[in-house]
Amino acid sequence: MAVQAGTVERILDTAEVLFAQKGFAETSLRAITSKAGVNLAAVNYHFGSKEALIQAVFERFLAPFCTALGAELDRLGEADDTPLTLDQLLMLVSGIALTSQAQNPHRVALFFRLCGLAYTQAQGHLRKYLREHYGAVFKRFLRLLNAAAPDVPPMELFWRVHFGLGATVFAMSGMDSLRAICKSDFGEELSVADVNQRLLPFIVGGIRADNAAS
Amino acid sequence: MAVQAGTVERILDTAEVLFAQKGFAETSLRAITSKAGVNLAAVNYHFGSKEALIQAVFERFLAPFCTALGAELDRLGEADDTPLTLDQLLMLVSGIALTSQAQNPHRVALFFRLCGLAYTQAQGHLRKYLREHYGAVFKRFLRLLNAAAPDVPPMELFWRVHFGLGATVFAMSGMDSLRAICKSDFGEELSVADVNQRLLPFIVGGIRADNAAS
DNA sequence: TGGCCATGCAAACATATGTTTCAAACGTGT
DNA sequence: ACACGTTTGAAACATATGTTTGCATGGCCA
Repeated sequence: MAVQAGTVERILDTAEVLFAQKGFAETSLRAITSKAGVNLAAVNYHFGSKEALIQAVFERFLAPFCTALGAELDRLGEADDTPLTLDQLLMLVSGIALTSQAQNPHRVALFFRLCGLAYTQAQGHLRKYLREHYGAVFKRFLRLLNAAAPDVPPMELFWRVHFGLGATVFAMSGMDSLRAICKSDFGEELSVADVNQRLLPFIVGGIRADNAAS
Repeated sequence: MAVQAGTVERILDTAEVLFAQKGFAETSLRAITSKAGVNLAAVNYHFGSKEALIQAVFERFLAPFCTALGAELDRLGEADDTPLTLDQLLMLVSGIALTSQAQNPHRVALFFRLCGLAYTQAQGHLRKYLREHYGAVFKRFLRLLNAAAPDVPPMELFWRVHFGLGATVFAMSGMDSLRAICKSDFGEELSVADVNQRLLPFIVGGIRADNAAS
């Protein structure tokens, strides 16, 4: 958070933190504006409504991420001689998620936390918005995943990807408390990167699993 | 939902559905009472507050589940000749979750959905309540898991169990929207049981994964 | 029957929240 | 310096929500 930024940026900076901490409905505009040091009316003036604010928070995360991902997919699409492995694909998005928020790597955790909220909280408008704006890139990525795991049927893969997303979201949400428990139970203090390193094999193993289900 | 039940039951029946659908903060007491066909003041009269209502909803789910799980663990503790496999253990809780709500199997989805909300929504009082009342049973189950997956180092297992929990919670939380997407993208309408059948292999595969990642 | 207590009901209350209003302050180009 | 569009500020507004109150109702036991 820059010391002196424009009103819009200050609102967005504060809103994304509070939303991630408490959820959308639980975070009042007054909480945002007072913590951001701006006037209450500013958010309605600049964004129009609270719903629009929520969407703007997501757009600031997703726009750079998706353009970066799209560019990378383009690059890979041209040189389609060797399809990437699952590990490579997942590390790709992980890396892009990091680099697309280069200013502050910690925001990646917020990013995933907000993604989780987008699913779990009602917010029908949000899901519609996300689907309309960023559904294409996701589908494109899914197709690559499909090529990387040809043994897994497409629909099976669809679910497993979301299971993996859930594991990620949950890990990011409970990161702090989980790391504290880990330290008190095992005496090891893991970094966020350490947790991510453990997350990837889990997801890969889950996606790769023999599908005994019919 | 029984046609004619006492006021308390009607409130609980309606509240658990609405909470699972929209979240805690997003569900007003008026929405609950009007849909339940009871007076607004009834919830404060019978439960004391909205917070107490939320806890009562959880207790009605968790009390039978945890006593059943505890009894089963007791039974297994006596005959400890052959430790259960991972699949067996996970299916055990899955089965107990089902049978402990024998009256209506659909409630299991609600159960997990609510658990997800307990994590994602703020509700500090809820987490404290759950930890105090049902933390012991969970730890007991964790020890059994450790015996079932001796290849996986304890700390690795600790994280993977929580990754799996995250996948579960997330799947249940986003169940409806995910199933809708699945239907529109693949033309197949999955039941909740279908999703669970897909979830288990994913978790087992994730927990079992080779931790070769460097 | 008559008192009694748990329950049900409608209304009021206090508060929090999203939104709107309108005037003041600010910046910019002439 | 002046005028004009943009942004900020404090207050008001309308509404929704959790909670409380006071009284009516109904069953149960002496």
